[in-house]
Amino acid sequence: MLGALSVEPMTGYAVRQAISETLGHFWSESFGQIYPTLAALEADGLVHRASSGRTSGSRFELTPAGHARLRELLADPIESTPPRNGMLLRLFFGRHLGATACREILEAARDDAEAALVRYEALRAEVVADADDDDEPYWLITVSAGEHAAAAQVAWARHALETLDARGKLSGA
Amino acid sequence: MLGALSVEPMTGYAVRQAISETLGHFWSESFGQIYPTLAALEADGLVHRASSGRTSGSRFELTPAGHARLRELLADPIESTPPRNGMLLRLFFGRHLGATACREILEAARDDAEAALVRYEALRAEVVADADDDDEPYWLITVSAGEHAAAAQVAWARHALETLDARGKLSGA
DNA sequence: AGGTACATGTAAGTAGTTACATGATTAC
DNA sequence: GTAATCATGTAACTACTTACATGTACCT
Repeated sequence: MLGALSVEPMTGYAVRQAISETLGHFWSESFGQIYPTLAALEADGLVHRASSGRTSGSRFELTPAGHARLRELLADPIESTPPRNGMLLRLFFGRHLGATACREILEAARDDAEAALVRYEALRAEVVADADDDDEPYWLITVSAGEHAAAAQVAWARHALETLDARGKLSGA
Repeated sequence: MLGALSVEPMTGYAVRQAISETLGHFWSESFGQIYPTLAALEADGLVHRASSGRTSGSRFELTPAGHARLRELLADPIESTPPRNGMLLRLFFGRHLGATACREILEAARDDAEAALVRYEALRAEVVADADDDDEPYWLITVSAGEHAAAAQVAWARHALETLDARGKLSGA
């Protein structure tokens, strides 16, 4: 939240959009958490609610204390979330699921990753067009992370499909 | 749980170990959840508790109904967990964190991924040695997924470090 | 006038983790 | 005998999501 507001002051609704559009490939917040968090931040004096006359709702902006807190939080050690990859879990127990179903999973994974690559291309163009000069290199690094991960998934899925096909032929012969 | 017990009957404690060792790079279960789950599965008649005379504890094995339920669950649509990558979040707001701290994060990411590659090599050898012929191709596919992801992370981190270094030189000149 | 997007919130429920508590078995 | 590991469980707490509820602004 603090990070989003550090880019520019905006409404809670806009924060939600920013998270699902720009940060969507590496971060998520549920809708029901944004407003309570915003209220808590306001109570702590980290954000300031500026009710704009014209439009409905209110723009929130970081206070100096909010900026300081953001820097603090960013410097905190990174806690990694435990992995939960349902696709790999299914493939691991592929023997019970059957080769055909596994092939479908892999084809879907390949197609998803290819579609993601296209989205990253668009996102990259957007960042180059919109981002501040100071932000741009960092934002591009996160886009690049997505691109590398997606490209790796395409390569992996193709390789895995070949493996299964080769095995299928062997047992069929 | 059902998947783990489908490989071979074992104690709850052993399931935990299997998850953290073999499935660790794509799945996790918290300790406090295994025994309640096991009890629930037993109540539903999906697993059978066989108390072995010699050792303490009891080996759990799948019942036919458990096997059927496993196949059902594996065929269910894959639900993807919302992404939460604290490292990318920090890099995205790298402007506030500073180039030096970001470089450290990237170096750590690169080193972690390189270490992961070594672990995957060992895991691959273990799978080849231990796995059933029917399981082997599927297990190797999941190891391969880890390898591809780790290799991509190494490449990405190196590329990102170069980007930051190039920019650092520019602004320093 | 009516639909779509903007905007803010709450309440109920679920999932999951951590920490605690206990005891058996094995190796030295 | 004692330390480490194996083994099973519970209870409290936290985080998070979903669904609901409500109203405003703008476009046609």
